[in-house]
Amino acid sequence: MEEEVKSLNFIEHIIEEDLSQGYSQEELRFRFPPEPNGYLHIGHASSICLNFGLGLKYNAPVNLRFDDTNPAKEEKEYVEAIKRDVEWLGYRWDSERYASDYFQQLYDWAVELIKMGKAYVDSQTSEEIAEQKGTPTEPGEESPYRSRSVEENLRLFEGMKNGEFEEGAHVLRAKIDMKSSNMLMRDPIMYRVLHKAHHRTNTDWCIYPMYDWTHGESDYIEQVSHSLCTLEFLPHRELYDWFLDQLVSEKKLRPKQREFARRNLSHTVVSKRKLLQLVESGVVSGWDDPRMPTISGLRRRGYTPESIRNFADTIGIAKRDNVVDVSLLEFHVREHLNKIAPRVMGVLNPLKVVITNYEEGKEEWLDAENNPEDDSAGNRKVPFSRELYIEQEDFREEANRKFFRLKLGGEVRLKNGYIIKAESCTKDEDGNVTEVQCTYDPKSKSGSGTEESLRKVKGTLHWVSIPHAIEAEVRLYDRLFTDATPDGYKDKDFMEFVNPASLNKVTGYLEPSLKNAKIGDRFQFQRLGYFNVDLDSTDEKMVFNRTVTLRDTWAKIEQKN
RNA sequence: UGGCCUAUGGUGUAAUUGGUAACACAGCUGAUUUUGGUUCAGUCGUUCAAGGUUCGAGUCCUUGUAGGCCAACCA
Repeated sequence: MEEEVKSLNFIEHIIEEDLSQGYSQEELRFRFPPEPNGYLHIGHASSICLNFGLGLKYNAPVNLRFDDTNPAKEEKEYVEAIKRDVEWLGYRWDSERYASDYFQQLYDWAVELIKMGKAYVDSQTSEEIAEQKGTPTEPGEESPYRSRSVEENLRLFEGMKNGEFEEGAHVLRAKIDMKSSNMLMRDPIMYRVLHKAHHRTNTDWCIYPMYDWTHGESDYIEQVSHSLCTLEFLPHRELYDWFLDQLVSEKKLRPKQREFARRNLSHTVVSKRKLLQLVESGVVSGWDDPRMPTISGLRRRGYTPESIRNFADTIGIAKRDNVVDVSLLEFHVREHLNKIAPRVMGVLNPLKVVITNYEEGKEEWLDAENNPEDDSAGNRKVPFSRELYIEQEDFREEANRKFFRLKLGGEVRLKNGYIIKAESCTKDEDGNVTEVQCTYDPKSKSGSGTEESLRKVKGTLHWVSIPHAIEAEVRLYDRLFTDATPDGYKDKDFMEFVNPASLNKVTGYLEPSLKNAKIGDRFQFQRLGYFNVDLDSTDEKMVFNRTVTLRDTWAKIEQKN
């Protein structure tokens, strides 16, 4: 066996470097740290695959840590949704942690910082503080409260904790450098007063630590070796390190933050605000609408965890801006579904075909292969009768020889069935074909081994027997946005690019074997695409989603003309 | 007017750390095919620019250009 040499991404290079410079493999530990204020999306999937993938590669534990320091935005519902999504992707965390587990420790450390003269209580308004902060090009000025005594700071900070003050009355700030070229180092806020119940600590606390004061210290508590985040946190690294400098013990591992560029997917948006806007404006039906780039949306759409993991693996991780084309994601679902999805037949745009020389009232149950890609998939029976549906696009009265499908006087193979010939057709007053009359060759039955059955005809069509067909709602999805980068324009709102035709509900006529399909089951409707049973499906009315179409070279040929 | 990050085919990512620019997708040809699917074979096309160091530069240096990030009591 030839070993495939897998190249390393820059994060793995860093880890390999650390390993060769004295880190032991046992010290490696990672974490995935979502804030439970929304649903996970395809961008998070990349981060999840990165962190958990590293865990698998180095046999290192990975924590799932909820960054729950802002009770105004966070809810238990999101915690549950996030856990479900990470599990669905196929990963197991070593331990489930919450930044809120560390509130007491963080408070104690903050007191230490005050005692060291490295933190102070500021009693200005947020406007005043913002004013003094300066701009990226101008230095800030120091707060008049910056030189409060340790005793007063201690007393005020305790008062904050004990609920003696209104929101906004005081904040705790780190005393660093108001002239730093890094805005984050200009005496960043560590704590604010928030009289809000937290989804886990309830009303135990009325002061809450800020992200910067929480994240690195949480990494330190959990002894995370490599704390990976997106590039916009790069300026935070200096502060991350400064906070760690104040309390790291030499005997313990010191976490390091490293940053990678978030992955952008074309034809969609991923910011929580924009996703929420799509939900609230009714453009989509909810966070798990199959058109949404959320993990729950992709799951409902019929994507497999494997396909998402392979996608994440293929696009890799780097530091430059990027927009990954959705077609790559689609490639990965097709690749996986091609291997696992049973083939069935269903007609979405029906045109009636009558086999005039087929006995009325007769039915035959034909053998059909479940999956040519999987020898163990076996066979099933599909009913054949005198009256069938084929797709409207599969018949033309006349066409050139590039058109392999049914035309008057022409022959075509009905998949798993007989070779038929179109003899005539009837039309309505508008000239639309409403029925095609065909004859069949009784000796051409698929698999019968006769000379006639072995005849080569250019086209093969899927079909369904009208009296046996089951009706179902089929939801056909297109891209949610008509532009590759809907939120990439300064002068245009992303909502302007919403694709008005992103959802098309049709009635499908499906082979009867589908009657037993369960919610979530995935199929290939032959020649049409991959579909799964939607959770709106009931015993009375089945509902299918089209996950993705098949590759369609015919459509490309058509487009050129 | 500041600081920091990034620049490799249409897209995404590599390049044994200075030694033949490659992989996947997309595109295009063709073969196979009872799915215009799959599979197979082939093909197209790349180091932001200008200097410099070097036997040799995608990689190092300088300058420039372009894009991004940084002024929430958000994360």
